[in-house]
Amino acid sequence: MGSTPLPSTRPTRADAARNYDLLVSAAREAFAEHGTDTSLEEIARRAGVGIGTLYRRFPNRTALLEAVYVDEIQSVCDRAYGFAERLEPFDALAAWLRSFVGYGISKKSLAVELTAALGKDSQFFQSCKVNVQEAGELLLSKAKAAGEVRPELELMDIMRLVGGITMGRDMEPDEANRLLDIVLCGLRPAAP
Amino acid sequence: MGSTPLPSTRPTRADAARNYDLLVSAAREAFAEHGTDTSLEEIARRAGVGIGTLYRRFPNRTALLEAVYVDEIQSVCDRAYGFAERLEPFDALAAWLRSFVGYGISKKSLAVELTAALGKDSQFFQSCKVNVQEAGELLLSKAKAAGEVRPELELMDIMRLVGGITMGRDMEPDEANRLLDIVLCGLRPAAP
DNA sequence: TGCTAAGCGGAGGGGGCCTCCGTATTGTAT
DNA sequence: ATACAATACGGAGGCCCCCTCCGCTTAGCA
Repeated sequence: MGSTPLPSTRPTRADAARNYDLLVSAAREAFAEHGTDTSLEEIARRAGVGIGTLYRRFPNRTALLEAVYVDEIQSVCDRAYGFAERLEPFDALAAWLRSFVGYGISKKSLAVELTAALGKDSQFFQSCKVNVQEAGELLLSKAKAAGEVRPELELMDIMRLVGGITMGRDMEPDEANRLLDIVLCGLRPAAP
Repeated sequence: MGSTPLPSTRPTRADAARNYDLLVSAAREAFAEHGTDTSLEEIARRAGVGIGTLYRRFPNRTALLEAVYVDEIQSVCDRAYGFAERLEPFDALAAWLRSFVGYGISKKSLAVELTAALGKDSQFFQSCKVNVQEAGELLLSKAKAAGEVRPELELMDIMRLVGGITMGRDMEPDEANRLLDIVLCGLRPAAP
């Protein structure tokens, strides 16, 4: 009905961009210190920004998590390719899963959100899943080709299982590694 | 200082006992319908009881969980002995773990609380842990003796891993069973 | 029937989630 | 330099939850 006022989308306002960064930084710190269930009001307070501003930018906690962790999740995926180059097939897969577990522990409850999200349909998590899948599938298929992983296993099952490891709270790193070792044994083909 | 008025502890009053039962029933239903994070006020409402009454009886959510699930947890433990009698060592262990997973799925988030509690120090959960440990250890040691499980594995690690399976939300039963199969393979000794 | 320990229930303080809208700021057009 | 939208800000307020505290009620003994 009304005339489309300006077809060209205006660039983000300077103050908006500044506050966005402040919020993501504050959230990153707060999540690291107190876990991902820090109250959003606390985060707004830390960022020196009104709660309204936070909610305008990030409609819910998940949106904020996405912004905070997008880089790190990407880096987890990227690591897969390094392992694929430098290590033998099974070792590469094992190393990647181990780094996945280690990451999950250090970031506390992120792994919970993440693993739960492997079956969700948020925009972001979808594309995240694609990345993880691509990286993991590379490692898995190599390991299968080398005859070191049973061919019928599905990547997503493995990921879910590994993700579950970090979900029990307060997992010690060596504890988690023991659990992962059991899983890794479970991947190998039965003796002929 | 004052005279101990009545050394004999009076029996619980009838209304108190009645309300206790009402609360546990209401909680059981509510937990089944909406998961264990149903608000306690909602539960009191369902029970037709004041919130104060709930809190006097159950100082926190965990206490209520305990009351609701004590029977069922016991029955999970008991099942172990049945399996031990009727099945071959490894199959008995597998069956028990499978029933554990199945139980966890049906009761939604109870498994989360439970598995987390395997490393906690609440009175109740301690004794629960003892029961689980006793039952599980029986099955595990038989399976080890039969040479079907690697001897260095610890029950608690296995339980934690299996518990993790149900933690990802919305796990389909057959999905969960696939994950459990991986774990079960991981228990077996490597080929000689 | 009377009395008191035991039990009841809900108001209220603290806090988190999220929305809404009056006010302030930015950047562009004149 | 100035005016004026478009954009963004921020916090009050509604709603819900957790949990505590204490004046009122009731069961059950004597």
